[in-house]
Amino acid sequence: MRKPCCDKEGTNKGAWSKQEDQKLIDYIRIHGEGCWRSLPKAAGLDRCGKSCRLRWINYLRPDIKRGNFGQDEEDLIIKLHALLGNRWSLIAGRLPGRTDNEVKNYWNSHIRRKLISMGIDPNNHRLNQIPPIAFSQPN
DNA sequence: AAGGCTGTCAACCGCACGTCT
DNA sequence: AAGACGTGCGGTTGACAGCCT
Repeated sequence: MRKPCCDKEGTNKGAWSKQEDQKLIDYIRIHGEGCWRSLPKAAGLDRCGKSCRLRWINYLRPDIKRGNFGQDEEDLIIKLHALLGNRWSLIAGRLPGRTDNEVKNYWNSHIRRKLISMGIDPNNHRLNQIPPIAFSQPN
C-alpha cells in the first residue's frame, strides 16, 4: 500500500491566496525548482508538494503566456492532437508559454465542441459517417 | 430582478513511470 | 530483482461568472 503523496491533515486546499503565491514565487526565485516534496515546508507553505508544483507550472511561471489562443495555436493543437492523442504535456511542449492544463482545458471547452459541431469526431479526427439523428431512432 | 443553466478554468486525485537503495 | 519513493501526467471536479428565461 502506497503512502499518500502528502499528509492530508493540516494542508491547505482550494484556491491559492496572494500571500501563498508570493511565498512560492520568492522561494523558487531564490532556490529554483527542486524537490517539490520538501519545498512547501521550506517555503513556509501549508500545501502539499504536488499542489505547489501545479500552481507554479500552470500559473506562476514567468514565461507563461496567458490569454486567448490564436488561430495558429488552435490549428497546431488540432494537428498535434491528431498525431499524439491526449498527450497534453507533449502538445503543450510545442506551444511556447502554454501549459498542459491550459491546452487540455481549451481542447475540452472550445476545440472539442467546435469539431463536434462540424461533424468531426474529436477522438479520431474523422468525419462522422452516421448522422447524429440516427442515434435517437429506437430500433 | 431573480433563479436556473452553461461554460470556463483552477485545482485535486489517482495512477504510471523513472530513479534510488 | 524488488520495493520504496518522488515526480509527472491525464482525467475529473467544483467554484464562479455570465447568459438566458
